[in-house]
Order: sequence, then structure tokens, then C-alpha cells
Amino acid sequence: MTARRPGLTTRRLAQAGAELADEVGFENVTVSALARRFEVKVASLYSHVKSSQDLKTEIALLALEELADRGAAALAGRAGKDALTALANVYRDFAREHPGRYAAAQLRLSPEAAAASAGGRHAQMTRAILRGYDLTEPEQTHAVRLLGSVFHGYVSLELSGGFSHSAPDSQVTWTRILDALDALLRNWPAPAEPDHANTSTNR
Amino acid sequence: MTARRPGLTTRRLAQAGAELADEVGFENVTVSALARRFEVKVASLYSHVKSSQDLKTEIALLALEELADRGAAALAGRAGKDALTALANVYRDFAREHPGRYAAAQLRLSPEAAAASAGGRHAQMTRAILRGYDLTEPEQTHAVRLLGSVFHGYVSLELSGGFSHSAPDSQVTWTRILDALDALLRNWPAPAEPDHANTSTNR
DNA sequence: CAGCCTGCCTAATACCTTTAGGTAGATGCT
DNA sequence: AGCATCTACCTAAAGGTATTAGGCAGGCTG
Repeated sequence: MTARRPGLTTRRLAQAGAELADEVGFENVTVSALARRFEVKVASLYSHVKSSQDLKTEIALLALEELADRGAAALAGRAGKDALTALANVYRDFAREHPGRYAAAQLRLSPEAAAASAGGRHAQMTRAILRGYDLTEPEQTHAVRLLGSVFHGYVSLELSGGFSHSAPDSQVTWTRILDALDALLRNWPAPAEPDHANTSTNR
Repeated sequence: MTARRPGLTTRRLAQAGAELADEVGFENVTVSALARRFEVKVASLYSHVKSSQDLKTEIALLALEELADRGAAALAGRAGKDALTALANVYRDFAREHPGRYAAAQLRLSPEAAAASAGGRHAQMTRAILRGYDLTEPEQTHAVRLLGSVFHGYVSLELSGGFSHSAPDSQVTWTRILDALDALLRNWPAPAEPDHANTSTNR
């Protein structure tokens, strides 16, 4: 009696999990909390996800895809600094609107999961931006990694409150950083000649 | 009988917690595991830490301090690109040697804890690097934030395996990124004239 | 319309967190 | 020394999450 079947599916759980993450933080997403949200007993979820870890992975994959979709949309029809700014803002805005999802997207994935994820699309999008600049292969990859680092690093620090209560507004810094990156990409330094023994990392 | 008192203290717990974090990952640091490590009952730890959260905060503060100490040591007697490279390597090496501690250092601290943390020293060190370049105030802060973002972003992505199995070696990219940052700082773009309505963030 | 299959449930185990209330050995006071 | 106290760890208990095993009912199939 009263047998209302909520119609759970893995995807539905991941979506609800993503919402939950935005509300209470990704680290507080729990199988139990999700079950409560669906008004269902905890054990029921285990037909759809293998484990708590699996649920988190599922949420991460969803977030990565959503983020990639937004990036693709923002990049359409843009090039050069315009494209750079657009993609950068996609990451920042996404993180601010959906902190839980953003945190999920940082989850360390297993190699298999990573391969199946939208991670590749992200790299491709960043690479696409560089078409507006004049970099060739080894350097292009370095630039892709630099952009990824700045986007992720800035957004991440901003989200942890790093820049919240200090002098220049975070928005201003963001704009200036994008200016600086644009300038840097237009004026990318030439690699040093094969000089061994360089910038060392101890150990 | 056999009443060997392990001599627990908050600091000792934080240190052991930091080691544990490096071994099993910061997210798996648990009051129980720590108690096992000291061969002591779980409840005993609660005389020294208020809660599991408190323990994590304690570990984070320790990690931040350790990292700041290393930074200060590396920066001594260096300037310009030399200083930039040295500090950058401190972060990267620390993260690679002590992933758990590094993760701990990213813990979102309460405003009070943050104020009491070594966070300020980190900002000061980055600012010190900029003495070797020619930037004045509003721009200097932007640059500090950019450097922070790159250091954290790169190290973080590298640690999550982002660059592990792709073409150019991560070390090479790191070197090139430091070259690029040095070039950028020596050639920092002038701010645009007061032109309202700029690089917008939706919403 | 009988049977099967799917989808959610009950039950049980195990671990982690946190609080309350001891207890024994070390410390200190006279 | 003798006694009180205090400290540092312990026992006990309650509550939450994760995970697995097995059950049952209602809708789909033939």
C-alpha cells in the first residue's frame, strides 16, 4: 500500500546529489541524505549506485559535463581575448553559482573514470582558445596547462574566501589577470636554448 | 597497571594527524585512526581536540606554518626570478612530498582561524617576490593573486593527475610556466583607462 | 491470470563521532 | 609521610553513515 515508487535512476541520483552538493557542500553529500531527499530508505539507493564513492564519482562526471557544455556554448563564435574571457568566466561563474558541483568536478577520478569524463573536452576548449594566438606545439601545451592552472587556482582561492575581505575587489583582479594572460599569450617568451641543469626541484 | 601514558597534546595529535594525512589522504584522517595510532581509546583524544573538525583545523594550521617556514627559508637571499622559482618550487615540492598536508592547507578555515594562521605570511612572501619587479600598488596585489592562483592551481592539477600521462613532461611545463610568469611580471600590461562596463560576469 | 522481475523495504553488521561519568597514578600541601 | 586533588586516560552509551543479504509486492509478459 502507498507504494509510490519514486523511480530512482543513477542519473536522477547524480542530479539530486549535485543539487545537494550546492546546498550543503560536496563533502557533506551522503547516501543517507540523498535517501532522505527522495523519501526512500537508504538501502534502496544501492541498486543504483555501487557505493558512496561511486555516487560522488557520478556527481563529478555530471558536473564536468555540465561545465564543458557551458564552455562550448560560451566559446561558440568567439576568438582571441574574447574567447579567453568567455571561457574563464564560465569557470568562475559556474563555481560561484554551483560551488558544490565545482568541488565535485575536482574529485580525483580513477584513470578509467577520467578517460570517460568530459575532461578531454575541457582541454580541447582551452586549446581552442590558443588558436587565436601564435603558439606551436610544445609551447601550446604549456600554455594550456597554465590557463587551466590560473582558472582553477583563482576560482578555487576565491571560493575559499582568499580574496574576500582584502583591498582590491576580486572582480577587478580577475579582469586584470585576464588582461595579463592575454598579453602574455600574445608575447609568449621563447624557450631557452637546450641548457641542461635548470630550475630544479629538490629531492 | 601497565598504565603507560602516551602524553598526548594537541600539537602532538596534529603532527601525527599530518603524518596520517600524508599516508592515507587528508579526507581519511579520523579521530579513531589517530587513537589507534597512539594505542589509546578514542574518547581520550577529546580532551585535546574539541571535535573531528577541530583536529582537521589543527592539522591545517600546522601545514600552513610548515609551508610558510619552508618558503621563508627558500626566499632568504634571493630576488627576482630566482626568488620566484624558489618559492614556486617550495609549494610544488611540498605538495608532492606531503600531499595530505597540502590538502590540509587548503581546508576552508573559519575567519578567526584564518586570521590566526600563517596565511598572512604566505601573502607577504609572494609580495616579497614582487620587489624584484616593478609594480606599484593596485597592480601588485593583482600580481600576488595571480601568482597564488598559478602556484596553487598548477600544483593542485598536477596532484590530481591532470598532467600525469600526457605528452610534455610536467617538469618541463613547470619550468616554462615560471619563465612565462617572469616575463609577464617584467612586462606587466598597463591597466586600461577607466572604461566602465567591462569583462562581465553574468548574473 | 500465473509467474517473473524490478524496485523498494526490513534487518543486521560495522565503523566513526561525541558526551557523560569514572578511576588510578602523579602531584602537591602540610 | 599522609591525604587531597588533579590529570590523563578509560568505560559506556547514543546516534549517524556505509554496506550487504534477503524479502515482498505490484506491474509487465505470455
